[in-house]
Amino acid sequence: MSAAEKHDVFQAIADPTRRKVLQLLAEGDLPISEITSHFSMSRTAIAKHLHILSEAELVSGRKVGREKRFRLQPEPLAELKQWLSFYDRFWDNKLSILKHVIEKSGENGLKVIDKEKDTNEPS
Amino acid sequence: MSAAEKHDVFQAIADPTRRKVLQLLAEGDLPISEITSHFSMSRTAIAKHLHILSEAELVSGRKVGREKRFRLQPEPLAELKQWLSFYDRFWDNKLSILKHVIEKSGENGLKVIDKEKDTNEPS
DNA sequence: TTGACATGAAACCAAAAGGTTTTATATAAT
DNA sequence: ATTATATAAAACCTTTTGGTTTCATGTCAA
Repeated sequence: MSAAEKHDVFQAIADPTRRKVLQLLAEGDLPISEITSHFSMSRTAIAKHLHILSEAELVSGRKVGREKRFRLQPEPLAELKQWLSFYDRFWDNKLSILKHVIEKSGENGLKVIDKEKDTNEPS
Repeated sequence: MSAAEKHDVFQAIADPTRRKVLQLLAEGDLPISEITSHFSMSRTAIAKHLHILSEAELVSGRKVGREKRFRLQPEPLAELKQWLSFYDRFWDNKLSILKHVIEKSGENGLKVIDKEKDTNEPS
């Protein structure tokens, strides 16, 4: 892991596993082991991802009994949103945006229709 | 660099150098050497960053004479925007957003006021 | 009190990231 | 024709990333 420097939001969301963790926590607080059960990697690996997310302040964990429950903290995404807004004026038309959104959705086969069984990233 | 897998938008913008390159190109098309002049690293390093940005389709380069001019292609940011929009509903109030935006601006000393001399990221 | 559970922490590892230097090639200018 | 410019590509290096395994610790339950 990184020596002294804390991870920022941009780095934190760069990893697909971490994005999926965020998505999981969006549905409610969860302890590490339960988060881990949604992945095919070790609990230790997930714990490290949570640490990185925690450095970026995208999640917070509080100890509750013998488990540590993590909670989504979306506020730092504001920085990302602001960064993005700078580039808004470089779209000459709305169609090019829509085009890319649709193309990316297509790669997932538009699976987001069934929300109950959806384990993918937020569309 | 990565072997076969192409870099996606999330990875592409994770690096601060690449974000600064995007910002530069927002002001207009530039050849590699001119982009390089804004950094304290080798032209080769910048070329690699441009390659990653190119994989993410955030920039495109066309050869013109002996130079290769790069252009900003903001469309893939739509995916990021869409991803972000999923988390909109997790802010219970607008103040928490504003708080974080202000705090992050503060870290740069609110330098974005003078737009001409601004060499920082789009705040 | 004795396990079982949930986590923490350390040591280790392979691969990727982010740089460098060197060498080669195409184009422009004199 | 020669030289300077702009890039490309390869080899190499160090640090970071993303994972593992192992061992230690705290807490709940029987």
